[in-house]
Amino acid sequence: MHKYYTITELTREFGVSTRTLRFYEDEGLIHPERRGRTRLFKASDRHLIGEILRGRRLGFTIAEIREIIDIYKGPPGEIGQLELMMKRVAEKRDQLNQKRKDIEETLAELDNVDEACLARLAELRVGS
Amino acid sequence: MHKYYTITELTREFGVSTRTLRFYEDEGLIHPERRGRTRLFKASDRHLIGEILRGRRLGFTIAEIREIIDIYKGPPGEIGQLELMMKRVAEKRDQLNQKRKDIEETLAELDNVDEACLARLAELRVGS
DNA sequence: CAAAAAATTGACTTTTACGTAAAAGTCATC
DNA sequence: GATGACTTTTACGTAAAAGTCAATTTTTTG
Repeated sequence: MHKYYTITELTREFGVSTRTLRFYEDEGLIHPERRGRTRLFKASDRHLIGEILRGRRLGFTIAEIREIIDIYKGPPGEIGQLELMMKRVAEKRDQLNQKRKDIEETLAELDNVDEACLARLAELRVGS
Repeated sequence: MHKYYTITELTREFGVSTRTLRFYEDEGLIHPERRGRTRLFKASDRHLIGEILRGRRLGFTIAEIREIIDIYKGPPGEIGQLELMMKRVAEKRDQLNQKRKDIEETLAELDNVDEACLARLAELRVGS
């Protein structure tokens, strides 16, 4: 039930260094438990690391990733806070939609390049 | 026909500094013409800057952006080169598909947060 | 054509996101 | 109790991607 992960288990799983995970802790993104000085990572920590690295792949900065994590932490109780949070969600959604659009456009251009390559190859094989 | 853009026109349009555009030139990503020492940007330069910044938004490094730009430069003549290029296109496509997946997942989670907020708001308004 | 506005280069600085090295503690196992 | 694998903290280092500043041109315009 209470399976803990060691830091190196997680570095191997995610392909990052121990320095990276300690850095994320310094930055307050994760809060592994301690037994003495040794860090003990739970399933929830592991899951959070996955989300951090997902944000990293998308080119978000640590500060932006922190914002996203704060959002995940669940809705607050007060109306004003709830409205603020929904505004922040909307902002992140906009950013992500922009990125998605960027991706679609880039993929479309790569498709063109690919086709051009194939066409040129066909020409060459027939013997131009 | 031969409308040139000045550097500041482009910085305003794209929301970047002159230093950034000069940096991209130093890095060999763009090659604006010169009249004396002054840079003259053509429509094609402007278009290229758009692609560079698109790559930047996606979290690609300058080196990766350079790779993509090189790809856009059109297919080479030789068969070996063509096959190499298609391999590179496939790699970039994989990266972009991963990013797209990351985006979908993050958007889905934001949707959940949003719903939770709405639900909580409804509760509060009814008077919990 | 003189003054103001814009552009240039070069050097130095900053921020982000870790890398790396030193020096020592922890723990299982032989 | 020695070995070896793993972990810790502290602290300095670094690469990427610009930002900032100063000292000139260059261009524009009144």
